[in-house]
Amino acid sequence: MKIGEFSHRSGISVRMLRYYEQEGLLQPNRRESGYRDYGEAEEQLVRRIRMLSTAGLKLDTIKQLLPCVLSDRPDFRL
DNA sequence: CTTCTTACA
DNA sequence: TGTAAGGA
Repeated sequence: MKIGEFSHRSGISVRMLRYYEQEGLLQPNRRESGYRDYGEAEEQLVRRIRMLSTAGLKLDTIKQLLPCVLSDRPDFRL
């Protein structure tokens, strides 16, 4: 789906969606048109990013601990 | 009209 | 984070 619909369903502004990508938190595929293409992967990932963000964590911090929160089951094998 | 990027408030 | 500009 395009960024507009994804923004609506995720509740995150288009601005922030592009910013998240800029920060390396999201890597949506690009279409030949150059448009970002969002799917299931981004769907779940954004939910976790949103939770951590709501928890008061800075984007920078979220970026760092994303690897241990990527799975649906917390991965504490650090 | 929607999206893209860069840049400014 | 929002909005403006210029182009596709």
